[in-house]
Amino acid sequence: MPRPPSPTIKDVAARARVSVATVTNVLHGRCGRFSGETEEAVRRAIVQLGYRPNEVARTLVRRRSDTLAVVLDHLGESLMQNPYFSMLFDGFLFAAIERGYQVKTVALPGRDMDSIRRHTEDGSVDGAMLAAPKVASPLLDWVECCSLPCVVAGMIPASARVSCADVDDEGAVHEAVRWLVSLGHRRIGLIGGPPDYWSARQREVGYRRALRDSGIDPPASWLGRGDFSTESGRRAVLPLMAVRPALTAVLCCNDWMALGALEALRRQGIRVPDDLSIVGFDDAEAAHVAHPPLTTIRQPVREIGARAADILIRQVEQGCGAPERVVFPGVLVRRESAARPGAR
Amino acid sequence: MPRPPSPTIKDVAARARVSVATVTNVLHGRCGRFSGETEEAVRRAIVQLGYRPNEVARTLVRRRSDTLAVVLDHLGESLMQNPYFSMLFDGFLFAAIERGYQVKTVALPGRDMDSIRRHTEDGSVDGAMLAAPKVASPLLDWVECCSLPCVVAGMIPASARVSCADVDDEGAVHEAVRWLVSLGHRRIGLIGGPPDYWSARQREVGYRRALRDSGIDPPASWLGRGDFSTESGRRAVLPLMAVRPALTAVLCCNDWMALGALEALRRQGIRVPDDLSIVGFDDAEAAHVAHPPLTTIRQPVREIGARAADILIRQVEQGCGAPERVVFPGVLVRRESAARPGAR
DNA sequence: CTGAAAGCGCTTACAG
DNA sequence: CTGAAAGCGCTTACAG
Repeated sequence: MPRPPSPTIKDVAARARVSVATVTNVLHGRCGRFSGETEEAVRRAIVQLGYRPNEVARTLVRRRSDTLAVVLDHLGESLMQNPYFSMLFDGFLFAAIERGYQVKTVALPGRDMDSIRRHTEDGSVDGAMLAAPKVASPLLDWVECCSLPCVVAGMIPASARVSCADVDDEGAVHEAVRWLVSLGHRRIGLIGGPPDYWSARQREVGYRRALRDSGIDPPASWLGRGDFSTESGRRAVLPLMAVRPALTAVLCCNDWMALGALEALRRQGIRVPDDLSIVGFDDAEAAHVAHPPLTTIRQPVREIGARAADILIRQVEQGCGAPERVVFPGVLVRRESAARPGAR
Repeated sequence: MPRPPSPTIKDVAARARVSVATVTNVLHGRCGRFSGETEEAVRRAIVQLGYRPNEVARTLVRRRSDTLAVVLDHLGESLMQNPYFSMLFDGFLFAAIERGYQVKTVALPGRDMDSIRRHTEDGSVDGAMLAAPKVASPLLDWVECCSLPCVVAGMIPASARVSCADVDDEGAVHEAVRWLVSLGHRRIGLIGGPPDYWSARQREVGYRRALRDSGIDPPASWLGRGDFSTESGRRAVLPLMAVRPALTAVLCCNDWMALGALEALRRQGIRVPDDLSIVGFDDAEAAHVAHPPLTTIRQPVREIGARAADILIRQVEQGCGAPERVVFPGVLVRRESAARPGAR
């Protein structure tokens, strides 16, 4: 059911008694290509008709849509519901709009690669950002052979030819664990995330490396695993509490699991940080209203999204060129949930 | 910098030795408009060339983009950073994609209405959802005169001609306050939200109506105000604690402010719910890991977004027709932060 | 069953 | 300074 016809450039030209070429010229302010009178007449016609250029037609001929795609591979598990994705999106959106680009969101229902390609490599977008794809996502192969400029945000692809922006998950966790060790902790557990997430994997790598650097070899019983949800943190911390001799600290691979753990510990009468130190990851809004306020690792998610937009726009505007890979450091935010073992 | 040319329908036609009309026909499976052999040849050419239809050209001629716009009027105050918006977006996105629509996000940098119109009424989208506009947003006038099907989500516009989907803010708060009264509370305070938000306004209206229905006339000292942030909740609760005789309950217009209030109260040694009951609004993820777990009003944000998409798509596909206005009820979720006054 | 032609609403050389 | 014409990549009657 097509919409009612709106005035076109032809209507404007007719009304102003000029050619359509002249209308485009004044529309785009090509200096010296029309007289003052002509311009006046055209502008009047535009206002009278309420003319608005059809961007679809412009896109067709310019071969540029001034639109960027955000590609998600998580549809069906509530992408935006995860604050991480919405922050990433927010940063990207903000930066893109500021530079005159529109943003289209593309997600694959199921895992239909072809539908992704149909909605990106179809002339409708100038470039695409892959938002935190899982480690085995088919989208990672796609970005390499894609006919569009692409950037990956929220993970660091193996291929150095792919541009990306992310936080240094491994380094940040390494630093946090080393800090715990410096406080006197030796028996440090981990609640890991889903292994198909890049970030979960890297954080675990950082944890292991830090312990190794401290001459500690964590047995399997020190390692729990959750799915990044509060509930999973609640569940995963229970077996860790049974470890003997007792753990003195647990690093959780995101704040929601840490919050769940905090709640489970409270119920069991285990005091944080007196009996057990807890560290999270993300510095979510909820982390600093937690009880006790959560020590965590902050990552600049909005900046990562914004930077991804910058990288992408540069590629679009300057032709692809060399890939750009940006890795932000994480920042340890010390609050009250972690302290020296047996502090009080 | 235009992209390298990709094969067009002409290339396919040439390779398959048929006309472009025939190519479209097989592409869209118009039955009986080509022989089996022809189809075979065309499909082979498509695969060999890696042909992918240009959606921009299709949009131009069909006058349908199969794309919906989400219009935000909050850019610059981190729209997506607010979980409410990301949930709304998520619900909308999910429903739209499921029905074969793409989603483009449009936000006004500054408050430039003209840029909004340039990016919606330009042939690039078939309809638009306004995401929780503020009460005095110029976008509300726009939806009424807009040449596109529109729907408003997260607020209920005054004009009955505008389709919308929202929660019954007023009714939900009314019910919650009446429930507090039924528990024995009489001195009930409020931490309101920013008055330019529809939801904040309506919740306050519900609060006042409920007290009036209970024969209570709240003095100004019972009313605090915040900006929906944790920090503002922390601040706004302090003066309320000084009210004498003391308040026995405070309803906060969202969960973040309630969480901030909880923290401030804990610091002052005021026990919740023993000394003071606290009720929030939204049922954010953080509400049930709060200490104590927060009694709050749940609103179906994703459903509101999804329903908005349904309404919009119906309008797009069936021609505008009668406006549709959907109001979901809020649900009181009773946890531990609210109880009878002086309960324990 | 198949194709030639017109047209969607713009922009871009090119000629005057 | 201005306009006629070709073209972007499709779809849609229409004729055969």
